[in-house]
Amino acid sequence: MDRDLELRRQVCFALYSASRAVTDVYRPLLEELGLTYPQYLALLALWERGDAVPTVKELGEALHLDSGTLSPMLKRLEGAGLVGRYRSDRDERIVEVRLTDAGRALRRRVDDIPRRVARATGLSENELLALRDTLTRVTEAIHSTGAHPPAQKEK
Amino acid sequence: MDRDLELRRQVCFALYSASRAVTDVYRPLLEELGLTYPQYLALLALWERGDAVPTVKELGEALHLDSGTLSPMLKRLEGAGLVGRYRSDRDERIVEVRLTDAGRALRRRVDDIPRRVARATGLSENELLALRDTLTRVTEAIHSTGAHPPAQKEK
DNA sequence: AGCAGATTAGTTGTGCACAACTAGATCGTG
DNA sequence: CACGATCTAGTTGTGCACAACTAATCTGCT
Repeated sequence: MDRDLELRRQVCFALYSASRAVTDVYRPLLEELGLTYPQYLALLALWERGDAVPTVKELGEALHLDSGTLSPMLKRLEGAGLVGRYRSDRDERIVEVRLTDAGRALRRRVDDIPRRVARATGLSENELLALRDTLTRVTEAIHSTGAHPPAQKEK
Repeated sequence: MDRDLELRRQVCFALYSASRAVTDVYRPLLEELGLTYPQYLALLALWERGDAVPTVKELGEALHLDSGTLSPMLKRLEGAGLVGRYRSDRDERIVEVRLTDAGRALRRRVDDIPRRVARATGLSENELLALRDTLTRVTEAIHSTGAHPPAQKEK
């Protein structure tokens, strides 16, 4: 009785499994570049900003991550020579994250990765877009219902 | 140029974000029961087996996790009094994982959790089912293409 | 000016995930 | 039977995520 709790019926388990499976596809591709998957996402956020220089906080908002996760990760990217971190002159609480030349150059080497991962999912282009949009709606629905995100807490 | 790398266009980032957002919905609900989200998934796998007693390996296959993750997690569940672990008599390599009475009893307290999480996603029943099936296909496509899973490696 | 409260980044501690490895048990084949 | 290969669970080390906290800075208000 109560078949509602079967593992294979759970959307949450499908989501958890698929997320890890997709990361498994990225892992060997990124390993050649010395990157982990979250580091790759952070670089995507930096690359798409062009010359704009985000703060740790802005990066956290883009990635839905807090400083407890980002600070050590950015230190590792700094250690790898891909980014630099600089205290702002205007406001010394703020740290700006800048790509180094090596960090910018790395972008060329990831060009075909999204395509290769998309192929591995077995989904068509349209299915991928529909999936992405559904997932984005879910994330936004949860974040908007006063959930928790790395933003406001209770006052 | 090369807008293909924009963060918000990536299916992988949508998946990563949605997975963490859904976990955020579970967290406060499970915290009342003293469970983490992966522990909850492990209990789902145990509950649905009824009287059958899975081994660590079988549990790992159900959850797509290896012993490096499961062994410490099962120890914590054992510490919480929810499961017991027993070396098999027939084959001393094997460890069987059995629910305790407390572990079985906990099932009643999670009954309404899936429904509450489903509501938070903002998706209709049909959308949820379609999403689950798409994600399951993705996971299976990746695992079947000789990926990596906690199963065979290269020979 | 002065100070309470807010803001930003960082630190600490816990718990996954995963790779690489170890220890011990079992199996298969000669 | 011997023994190398295989199998199972566990251990170690790295890197996220996240809660809870700290330190330093800034802001608004009086």
